[in-house]
Amino acid sequence: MASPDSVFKALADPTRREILHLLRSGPMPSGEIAARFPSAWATISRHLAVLRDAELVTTERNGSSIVYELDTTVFQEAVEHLLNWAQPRGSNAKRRS
Amino acid sequence: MASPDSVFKALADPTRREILHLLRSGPMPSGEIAARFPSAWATISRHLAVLRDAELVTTERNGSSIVYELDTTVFQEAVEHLLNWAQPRGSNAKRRS
DNA sequence: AAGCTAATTAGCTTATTAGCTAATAACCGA
DNA sequence: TCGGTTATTAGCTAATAAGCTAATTAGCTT
Repeated sequence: MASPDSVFKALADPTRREILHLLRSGPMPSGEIAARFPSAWATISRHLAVLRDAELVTTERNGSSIVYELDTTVFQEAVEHLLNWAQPRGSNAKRRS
Repeated sequence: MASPDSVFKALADPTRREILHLLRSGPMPSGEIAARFPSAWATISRHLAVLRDAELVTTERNGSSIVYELDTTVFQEAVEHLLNWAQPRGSNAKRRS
């Protein structure tokens, strides 16, 4: 599993958060993602590598293109863990109904 | 309200996450927090300023010391928002019972 | 294999940030 | 108000990371 550090670091950059946001609509090849951003393709490619390293996205080769997909499993696990982790000890913070 | 960017940036540093973790046990003055870490007091003080800027902690002066307290309200709001935000569109991801 | 497209990696520059020490500010007690 | 304690801010250095262009890798087509 990816380290918490890599996940938080990955989320710290606004461009990477936008990429994740974009991928909500479904899997998308690298080039198509890059086309939606003002930055150079190489720059986006590196952002994608960071997201992949943090296991926030998965990749799959499809012919000549490489398709990126949002991995919400890891993402949600991280968030759940985070929620629990931040709970002040002995506090009875209200629980979601 | 603090920008999402400032919150994620604040969480990206492991020392700052440790500080938040430490504050789960209750409010604590700056000096006492600094004493628990190998870094210089000034360094911790700056980390605290970042956390304060992101509104992840609140401060209150108590005589000669300044007491830091975890602000879980903002924290949880951010996480809730994040959870919702990451949901793939049209997916019906399982809901917590 | 040659040529084309898709994508990543390498190498560089610039900006940000964590760390330090020293200086400054705020408060308290004698 | 002087000295001591508590904390932050200033100024610097070193490391990290984002951005670019150019080079490289991988796959497809003819």
